[in-house]
Amino acid sequence: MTSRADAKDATRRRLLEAAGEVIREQGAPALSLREVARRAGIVPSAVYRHLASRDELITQLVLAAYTSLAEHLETTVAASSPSWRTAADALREWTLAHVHEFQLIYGTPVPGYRAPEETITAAARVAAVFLQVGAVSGAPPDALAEQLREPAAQLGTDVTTLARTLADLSQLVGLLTLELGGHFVGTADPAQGLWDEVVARQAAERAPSR
Amino acid sequence: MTSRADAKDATRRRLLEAAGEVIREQGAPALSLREVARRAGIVPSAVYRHLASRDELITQLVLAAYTSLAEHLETTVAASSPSWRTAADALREWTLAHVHEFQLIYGTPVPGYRAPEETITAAARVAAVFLQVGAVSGAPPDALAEQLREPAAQLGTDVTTLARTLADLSQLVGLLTLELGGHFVGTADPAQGLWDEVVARQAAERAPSR
DNA sequence: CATATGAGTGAACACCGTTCTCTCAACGGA
DNA sequence: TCCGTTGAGAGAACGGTGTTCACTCATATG
Repeated sequence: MTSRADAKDATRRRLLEAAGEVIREQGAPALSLREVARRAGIVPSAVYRHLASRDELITQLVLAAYTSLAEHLETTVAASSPSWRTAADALREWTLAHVHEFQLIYGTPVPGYRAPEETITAAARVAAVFLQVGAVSGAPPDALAEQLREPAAQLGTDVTTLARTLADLSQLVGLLTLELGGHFVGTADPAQGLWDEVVARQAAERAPSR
Repeated sequence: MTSRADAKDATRRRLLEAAGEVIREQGAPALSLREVARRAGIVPSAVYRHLASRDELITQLVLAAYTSLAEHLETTVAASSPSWRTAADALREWTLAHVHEFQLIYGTPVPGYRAPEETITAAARVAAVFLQVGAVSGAPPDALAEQLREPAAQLGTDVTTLARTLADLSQLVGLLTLELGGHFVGTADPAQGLWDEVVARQAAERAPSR
């Protein structure tokens, strides 16, 4: 028995799938609500029966991108050794295969768009993978340690590992951002070699967990 | 004697200034050619007497942003000690004061926009500052060294310094990108403490040039 | 069976980038 | 000095966008 509610859910799903296609093909800024409606076989105004606005559509896609990345990291790490190198390379692999989704997450926020609460928890799932594969010793400066004490406890790690993980993850995201943005053209493009060198240095500072 | 050519140049300058204002206030994605025309006291179609398209307008703004950043770095480094820390902190200072311009350079490329040749040379000027303040010793892996040999020679530096500078700069850009994107909310936001720790570590690996 | 609900429609609004034709003031040459 | 050329700007129009609103009408429910 297909109820009306089921039909509505199906349409909503079709909308999100169509939007996902557009993003994958052309990137987020080119995403048009009317184009999505067209692909879903619906008139533009009908989209508003399922989504409050274009912003909510984008929010859903951001969440989907986070989930996709987190799952890729989790399964890759689970399938091989839980090392920093494995996680880092999985990040690069996913990014190169999902350029537009990477930029949707880590690139410039869309015009009027402001990330809602939900996306923060989704982002935490990505960070969690890296936190688990790379404990590090030593101690950050007092001010930073103070700031990170509570977050570290909440994430089940220590301030040193948290600080280093955030720092190293920033470097990985920065490398990918600059590579995708064409900033290495003329120097380290393609950036695989630079990536490998950076990841090797990051891994060397961690306990060999394999 | 104000010739017609002078008047044209003045109008073009007014257009670019208006566009700069919009970017500063609302960011690049919100930049509308019609709004720029309005602020310049001109009808939209007249803009095309001065610019080929919205893309060229954006290209001009990208170049202006690179120039602004490069000049800030150069004057700051020249005014105080030419150390890595000075350059890095100048980068952060400029970024926090010019958020939208930073994202224009390092964020997601605008929809159909593709960076032309000119921007690459403008970007090199920024990198040059960092290359000059932080020589580093050691040697990168063979493959990377091979790839960077020619670019390094062209930039008047060695492969080791180039590799490390690109890697460290990526980390700085990554930190700023994540901070501006709200990715540190709940952990290291505001990110000044994390920034200081990262820069200190980067500086420690360089020859004390002060 | 009557009624209320709500997914989908189509027209409209104000915005966008871009193209076209037109005007008309300023310029250079005769 | 006149006169033809040039080119900056105007204005209308095209097809695109996000969003709102009154409407239909099949479905689910009392």
